Amino acid sequence: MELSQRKRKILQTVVELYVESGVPVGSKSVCDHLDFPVSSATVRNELSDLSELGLLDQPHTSAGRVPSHRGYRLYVDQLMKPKPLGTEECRIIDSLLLSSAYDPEKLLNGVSRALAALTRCTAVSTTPGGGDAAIRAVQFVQTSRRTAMVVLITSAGTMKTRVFHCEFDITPEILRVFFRTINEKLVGRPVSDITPAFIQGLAASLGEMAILMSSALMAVLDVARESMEADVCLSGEMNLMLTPEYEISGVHRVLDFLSRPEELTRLLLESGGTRILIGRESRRPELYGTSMVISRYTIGGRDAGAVAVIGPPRMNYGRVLASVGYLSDAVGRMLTELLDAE
Amino acid sequence: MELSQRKRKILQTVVELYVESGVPVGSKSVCDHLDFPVSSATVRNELSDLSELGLLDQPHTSAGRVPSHRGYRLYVDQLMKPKPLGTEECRIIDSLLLSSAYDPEKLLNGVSRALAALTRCTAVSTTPGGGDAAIRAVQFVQTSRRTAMVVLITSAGTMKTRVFHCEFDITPEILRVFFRTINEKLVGRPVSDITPAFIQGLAASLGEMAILMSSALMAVLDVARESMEADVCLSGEMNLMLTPEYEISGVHRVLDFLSRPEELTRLLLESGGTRILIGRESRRPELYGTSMVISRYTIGGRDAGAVAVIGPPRMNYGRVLASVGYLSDAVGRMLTELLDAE
DNA sequence: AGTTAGCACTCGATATAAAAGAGTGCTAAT
DNA sequence: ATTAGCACTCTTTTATATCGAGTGCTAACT
Repeated sequence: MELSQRKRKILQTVVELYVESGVPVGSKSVCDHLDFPVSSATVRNELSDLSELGLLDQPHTSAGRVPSHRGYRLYVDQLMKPKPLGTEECRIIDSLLLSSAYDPEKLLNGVSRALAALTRCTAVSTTPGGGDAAIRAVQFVQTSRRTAMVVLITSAGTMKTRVFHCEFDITPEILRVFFRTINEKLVGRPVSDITPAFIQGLAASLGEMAILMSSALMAVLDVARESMEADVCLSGEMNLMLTPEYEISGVHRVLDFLSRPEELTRLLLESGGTRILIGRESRRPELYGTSMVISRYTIGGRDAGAVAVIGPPRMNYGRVLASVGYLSDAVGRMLTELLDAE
Repeated sequence: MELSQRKRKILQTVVELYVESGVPVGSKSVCDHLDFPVSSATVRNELSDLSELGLLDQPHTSAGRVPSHRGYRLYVDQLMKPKPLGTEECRIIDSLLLSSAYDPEKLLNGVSRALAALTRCTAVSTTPGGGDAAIRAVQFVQTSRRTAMVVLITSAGTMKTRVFHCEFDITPEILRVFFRTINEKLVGRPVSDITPAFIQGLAASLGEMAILMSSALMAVLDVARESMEADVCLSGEMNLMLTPEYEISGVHRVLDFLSRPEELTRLLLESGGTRILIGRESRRPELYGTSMVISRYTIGGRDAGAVAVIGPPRMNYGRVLASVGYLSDAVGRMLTELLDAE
C-alpha cells in the first residue's frame, strides 16, 4: 500500500516532533511545521487515517499522536535522512580512538564510551571474537614462586591471560619446557581446536611430563575458551534512566538482559551489515520496549564484531545511525590496519 | 556529655526501625520495640531531648524522628552490634572467590560483585596498586607483522599489557633483543623508577639501537605508569536507584564521582583499617548524601588496596560492616597467599 | 522528680470536586 | 477535497475539605 506524499510528510513530522519533545503531538503543531499550507482540520483527517493504518498511536482519545513501532519502522525505512556527524565531533572521536588504537579491547572500550556520550543512550561493542582465529603465540611468565601466567594471543588480536598455580617451585627451565612443548603443538591452530579432548590428547602424548604440566594445560584450555568468545563492553547504562518513559522495573529488565554476554552477542552478531531493531523486532521480550541500532564492523572485508546503541524507541534514529555507522567504520578500519597489515 | 542508658537504647531503636522501614519513626512504635516498660509520653520526652542534642531530625513538626548524621555516627560508634554473615553465605562467597583466586584483577572484580549483591549497595574495590612493587618480568610477544605487545608483571601481582607498532617488520630476533635489553635494565627495580627521564636515560645508553626501540620503550613507560595506579572495580551502580530517598540528579552526582578513579582511590586509600564515613564526613560534596564503609585489606600485614560499599546513610551498618570486613579479610588472605608465598 | 494519661494542635497525605485546557471527531459550508 | 466551527472527551491542574499520625504541653499520679 502506497502512502500519499502528504501522509508521508505528516508522519515524518509527527515522528520528528515527538522524538524531540517526548510529548504526543497534535494536529496544530504538525500544521505549524509543515512546509505546505494546510489547515489543522485536514491534518486531523490525515492523522486519523495514519492511526487507522497502525502507524500512529493515541495514548487516549483526546490526546495527540505518538508514532507506533510500525510508524517508526516506516520512518526509518523511507522517511529518515541520515544526519552526519559534525567535522568537529569526528575530530574529537578520531583523536580519542587513536590513543587506544593498538589494543582491540581498549579500542572497543573507547568506542562504547564515545557512542554512549554521543547518543545519550546505552552503547555496546564486541571484540572480533570467533574461534576461527589462529593461535599466534602462547607465552608463560612467572608471577610468583609457584604461580605463573599463561598469555594467549590470537590472530584476531585478542589477548587473554590466566594465572595458574603449581605444586612445585617454578624455575625458568620449567617455563621454557612449557613454552616449547605448548607452542610447538598449538601455534598456528585455530583456537576452536583447543577442546578438552584435545588437551587430554596432548597430555597423553606427553607421558609422565603431563603430571607436571596439568595445571598449565588447564590454564591453556581456559584461556583458549575465553579467547573464542567475544568480549562485550557496555557503556552508558545510566543513560537508560534519562528516558522518562521508562519506569524503573523496565530498566532493570533491560539491564539484566544486557548483563548476559552470551545472549547479547548472539543478538548482535545475528546478521551482518547495519540493522535497526524497533521494539519487538529484536524478538527478545526483555527488549520489547527498546530499540537498537546495530552495525557489524568488518576486518579486511569480513564481518567481525559489532557496535550498537540501545535506547528507547523514541530515539533520534538519524543521528544514532550516523554515530554508529561512523564508529563502526572507524573500528573496522583501525583493526584492519592493525591485524591485516598483510 | 554522657547519654543515659535509656536514651541510648531509644536512639538505637529509632535508628534500627528507620533503617528497616525508611519511614520516620514515632514514639509509639519505639515504645513497642523497647524491652523495658515505658509509656509513649516518656519516650516522647526522650525523643525531644535527642532532637535537641542534634542526634535526631524531624522532617516536619508533626512527623516521627529520623536519625541525623550525628545520630548515625553515635550509633555506629557505640550502639551497633556487628551482624556476622551466615555460614551459608560465607560458603557461597568463598567458592565464588576461589574460582578467580589466581588473578588479582579478576578477584577484585568478583569481590565487588559479591559485595554489591550482599549489601544491595554500590561496591568498589581496588587492586593493590602502588609504585613500591618491583618489576618481576617484561615480556614481548609479536601480535602482527609490525606490532608487538609488551607485558609487564609486578611483584604486586598486577599484569598490564600494551600493544605497540614499529615502522619495520618485527622478527623473533628483534624481540629477543628487546627482551634481553629491557629485562636486564628493569627487572627487580621498583615500578616507580620507570619515569620518562629514566626511559630517556636508558635510550641514550642504547646508542643507535634506541631508534629501533623507541616505540617499545614508550610502551614500557606507558605500561609501567599504568601498573602504578590501582585499578578500581565498581559494581552494582544500579543499586543506587533502589534507594527511594535519592532523586535522579543526586544519583548522577554520585556516579560521576565514582567514575573518576583518581579521586575515588584517593578517598579509599586515605587511611588504613576500616572506616565508616557518614554523609559529609568524606569531605566530598558529591557524597554529602551518601555513606561509605571502607576497609583496607592487607597483604602480608601491610596495607594494600581497599574494598568499600557506597550507599545511602540509611543503610544497615552492622550488616554492611560485616560484609565489607569479611571480604576485605578474604581478599587479603588470598593475595597474601598468592604473592607472599615466600 | 520522674512518669504518665489526656488532649489540643500541626501538618503532610488522601480524597473529592471543580475548572481548565489540549486535542479530537464530526458536520456543514466552501 | 478542504476547512471553519463546535461539541465532546479525557487528562491536568487547582482548590478545598477531611483524615490521621504524631507531637508538645499540662495536669495528675507515684
